[in-house]
Amino acid sequence: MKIRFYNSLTNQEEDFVPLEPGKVSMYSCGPTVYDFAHIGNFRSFLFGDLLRRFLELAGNEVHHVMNITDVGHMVEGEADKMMEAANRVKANKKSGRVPEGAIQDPNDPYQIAEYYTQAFLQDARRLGYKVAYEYPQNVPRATDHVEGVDGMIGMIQKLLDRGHAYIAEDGVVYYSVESFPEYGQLSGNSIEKIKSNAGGRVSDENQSRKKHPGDFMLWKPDQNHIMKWDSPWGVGYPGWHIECSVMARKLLGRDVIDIHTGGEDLIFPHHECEIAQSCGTTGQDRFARFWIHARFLFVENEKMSKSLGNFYTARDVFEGKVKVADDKTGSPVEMGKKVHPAVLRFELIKSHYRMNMNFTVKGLIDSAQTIDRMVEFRKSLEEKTDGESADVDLSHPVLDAFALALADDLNISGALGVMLPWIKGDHPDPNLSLAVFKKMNSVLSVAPINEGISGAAEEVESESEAAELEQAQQWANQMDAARKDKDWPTSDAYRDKIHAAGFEVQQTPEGSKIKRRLGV
RNA sequence: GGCGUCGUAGCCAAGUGGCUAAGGCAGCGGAUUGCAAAUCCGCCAUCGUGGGUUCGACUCCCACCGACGCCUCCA
Repeated sequence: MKIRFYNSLTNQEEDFVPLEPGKVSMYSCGPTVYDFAHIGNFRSFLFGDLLRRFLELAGNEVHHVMNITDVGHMVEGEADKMMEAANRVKANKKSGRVPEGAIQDPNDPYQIAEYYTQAFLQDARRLGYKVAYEYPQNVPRATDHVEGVDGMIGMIQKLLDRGHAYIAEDGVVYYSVESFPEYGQLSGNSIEKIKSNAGGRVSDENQSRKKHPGDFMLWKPDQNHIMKWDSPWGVGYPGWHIECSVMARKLLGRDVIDIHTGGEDLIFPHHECEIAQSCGTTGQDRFARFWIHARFLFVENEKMSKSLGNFYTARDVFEGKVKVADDKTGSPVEMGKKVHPAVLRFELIKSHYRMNMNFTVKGLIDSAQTIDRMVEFRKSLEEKTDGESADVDLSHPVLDAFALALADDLNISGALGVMLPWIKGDHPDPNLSLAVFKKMNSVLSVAPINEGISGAAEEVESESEAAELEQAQQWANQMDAARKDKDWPTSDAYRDKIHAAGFEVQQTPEGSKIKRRLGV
């Protein structure tokens, strides 16, 4: 199968063939753990997951690594991220958003990072993000890779030795972009253009110490920083970009990796700097052979931002905190209905990664509908087959068409255009159909959400959820009794109750059946 | 200003130099139903604008309009 991806490095689609046949090395930029991850983060992460799962479907063994950025980096004119988080945690503890006792000491950045790391992993796992199940071996934390010759300090030293870095008069270690003529290739910049400092966000005072305005920090000596390590250049902390160069090389075990993913905003400066550092260290002309970037997510056609009130974390969505216009007043109110993780996952992966996706309540409703259909389909096949599926490979025409669509720059719409009508069609051989469905679901991972993840816990209903189900089923039984007596008003009353409790009721020859709504 | 991505029905969205422009949602009509839900059947677009190339373009080229991103916080 010919696989093609759009490579940001060359701005064109290219044939993808891993360096080592059948084995793909892939690195994704992960979250900075100073707050709960939002749906925009997950759009980018889940795109990486989809990519990885597709490559696996295509017969590759994928070594996927994603970092956790738990170092607070100073931003000029702004508070350090971890400091910011500390202040927020203190406020949130009062409001109950961060549970009492979750973080003993909000002034300890390691505790804050740990808390948000665990929260992230939990969200990611609920969303079927495969690499999150491989923590910690494939999900390294930046703070674990600062020291040592194969750590950030080692790489910075190597860059100094090789003449790609220098120590400025204020003791800060900078990367010298002029030592790396390819700097700017990824983002379409050139060292000349960067010199003009078009963005104008960096103060003159800071610029004056650098040899070139584009030079970026590798190590900053700072005794007062909230997180600090000893180094040959004094006690301080590393620059933001160096961690990815180090961890990609260290964990993937190679100087040139196949794929590097991230959000489009990371192209410049983050990924540009990673390339400069990695190539500067290894002497190779490439760091990642393919750079694949996901576009931004919008919410109801607007950029997601806290000030617009449309900023949602994954858990906000799970908990039904997405806002909808109130029927009467038109002002935004929380929709109040829980959203199943599979629905959110599907919503975030169902549009092409290189298109801006627009997150909407209507989209969630659509997704819930689609997932529901898939779940029902699978259930009916499993009932017919006792869960026994046949063996199937990509030579099956439906799977072939499905995979072929994805092989074309991850054309998910095309793939769904194969899958959904197929589900609707006839299935004379349920064992075979089940096998086909499972293969498709190993990529989509929505019905159920943990397809192909060994050791992933089955979704367990909590006690209160089980009680709700029990209650709803009792109403359904009473509904049946009323229907038997043709007592329609009573029957309808029970149906309303069932709906209000978040369930669907279906009339079947064996009586009314209860099904939990997926949400929305 | 520079570098990119994109513009297909009410919404999401695939695709092709020429047969009927996928698929999903919503909507409409029908079957079914006590009424609904679910299900099933059917209906529902000429592809941002203006030029050009061509026997023929929505698909190729040019211009314009519009949306969005990046140009040292950001997935």
